[in-house]
Amino acid sequence: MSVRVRYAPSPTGSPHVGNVRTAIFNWLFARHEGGEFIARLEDTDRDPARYRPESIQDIETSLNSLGITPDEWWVNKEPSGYVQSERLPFYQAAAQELIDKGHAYPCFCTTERLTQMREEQQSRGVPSGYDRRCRRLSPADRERYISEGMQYTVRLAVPLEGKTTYNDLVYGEITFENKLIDDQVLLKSSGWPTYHLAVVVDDHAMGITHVIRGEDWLPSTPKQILLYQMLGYEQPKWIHAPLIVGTDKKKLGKRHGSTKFVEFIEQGYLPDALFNFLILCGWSAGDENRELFTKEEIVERFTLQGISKSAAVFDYEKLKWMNGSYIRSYSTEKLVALCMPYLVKAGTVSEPISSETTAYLAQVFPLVAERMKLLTEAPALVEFFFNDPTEYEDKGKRKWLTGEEAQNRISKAIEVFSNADGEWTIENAELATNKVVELTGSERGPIIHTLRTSITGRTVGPGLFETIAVLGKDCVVRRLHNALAAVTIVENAE
RNA sequence: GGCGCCAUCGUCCAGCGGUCAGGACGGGGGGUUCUCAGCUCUCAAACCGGGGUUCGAUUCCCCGUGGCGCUACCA
Repeated sequence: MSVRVRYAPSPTGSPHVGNVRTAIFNWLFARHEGGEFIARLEDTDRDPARYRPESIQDIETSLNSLGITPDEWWVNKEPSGYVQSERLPFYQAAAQELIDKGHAYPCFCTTERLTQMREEQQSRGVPSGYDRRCRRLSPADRERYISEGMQYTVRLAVPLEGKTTYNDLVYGEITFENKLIDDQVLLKSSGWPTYHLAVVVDDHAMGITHVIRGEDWLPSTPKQILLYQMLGYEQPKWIHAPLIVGTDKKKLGKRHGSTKFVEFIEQGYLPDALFNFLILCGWSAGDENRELFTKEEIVERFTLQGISKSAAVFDYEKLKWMNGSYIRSYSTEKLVALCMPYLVKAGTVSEPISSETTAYLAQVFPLVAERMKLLTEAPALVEFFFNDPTEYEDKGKRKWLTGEEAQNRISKAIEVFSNADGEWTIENAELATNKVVELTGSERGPIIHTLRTSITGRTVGPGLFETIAVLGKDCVVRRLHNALAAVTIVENAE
């Protein structure tokens, strides 16, 4: 049978990277096995404090931008098959079936009683869980309560004896004592299902063969296995993947900084880099000792055996390095296109983008690409290629734009560059600079630094000759004049 | 508290009874050079503790310790 896996996000917020990593694992497994990747919206929690319908957009964006668009989901199919809120009758039917078979029972306990019971159990230090009072109700009482219109939930009648064992394809054989499993609520008093019921009904309905999810779901797996057995469904294979945690080793959350996938995109991270980085959190290609992979290479190598068991600390530094690595691997054309929104937003260029600007950008970007780690850094990096410096970096001004020596260097440079004939190339820029070195009798280093500060306003940046070549003669001469005017003469240099 | 899972450099991973315990990020140092970055070379850095099993344990088993997860009419 062909592999069918799913990603089942809940619209309670924008997906965070741990969640997305699991989606990627599912996608990868489907692709590697030639199966289908499905997404299903688990929107059975209607508590206004948690329900965030607007996060559905982020779910779709995250999946699409990573290039792991599901083969089947509410976007390209009828929502009724892929959105749980449209499938209520199925869960209710399953709950009724369980009641009929004696595997579930109505529970009339109030929230107040439940809360009180839990608090008491905790204060006494005994295991918490439902005391199964309603499970012992006589059929007559049940009938009466229901006919009186009392609100009730439906609970799973967990076997009081025996064990539930399953073989996790990552964690191995895991056993739970049935008597320690809580009589889980399956149907809320509102008639909506809880996760446990809905996930089982739908995974079965959709023919899911492998459940790949975060390790935080591992302890609830026996409840679902029980449901599969009671409903007479064939169980899927279970695969739990290690959590992604913060530096404090705790499950990734708001306090760890950016954790939402879309936030990383906004900050200038590339989907390709994120994809590559994320699969390395909890998976490895084995003894290949490599970490930069194309998506195709990963699909080829992805196996469940490569999934590790221990939680992975999310290393922002390494992600940043990897992002820079991807940026450097991109063609100039691609990189310019990727950076364009940021340049427009910063006002570096304005729309519509002229073909001159595009051509200019194509010359500029090779010079700054290797210094870029985030796309958001582009505007600052290319700033001086578009605008004459209005001020000079403090350190540069003090060191290179101060005193008669500086004045002399810049004057000579103006002379040399404005009289330059022949082609305006990198080679000729260097030759011209050498000429200034000769004329001033200074050393080459200081001349270069003086010129860089004069022309770019900064002490760090791309190679000077390349910069001069791209900027063009008029621009360079103009900036040199400006710099000359900005040189400060001090009587007693400190 | 109960139940479950996990445990190799600071971090991510490799290792699947015998290795100088390997790679990457980060850190240190060198080279390239006009700065920064990049590239490149190089150094430091780890098998949680205790018992077993075995000729031999980082590796297999048990216990301890530690960390994490779950313990809702949330997923």
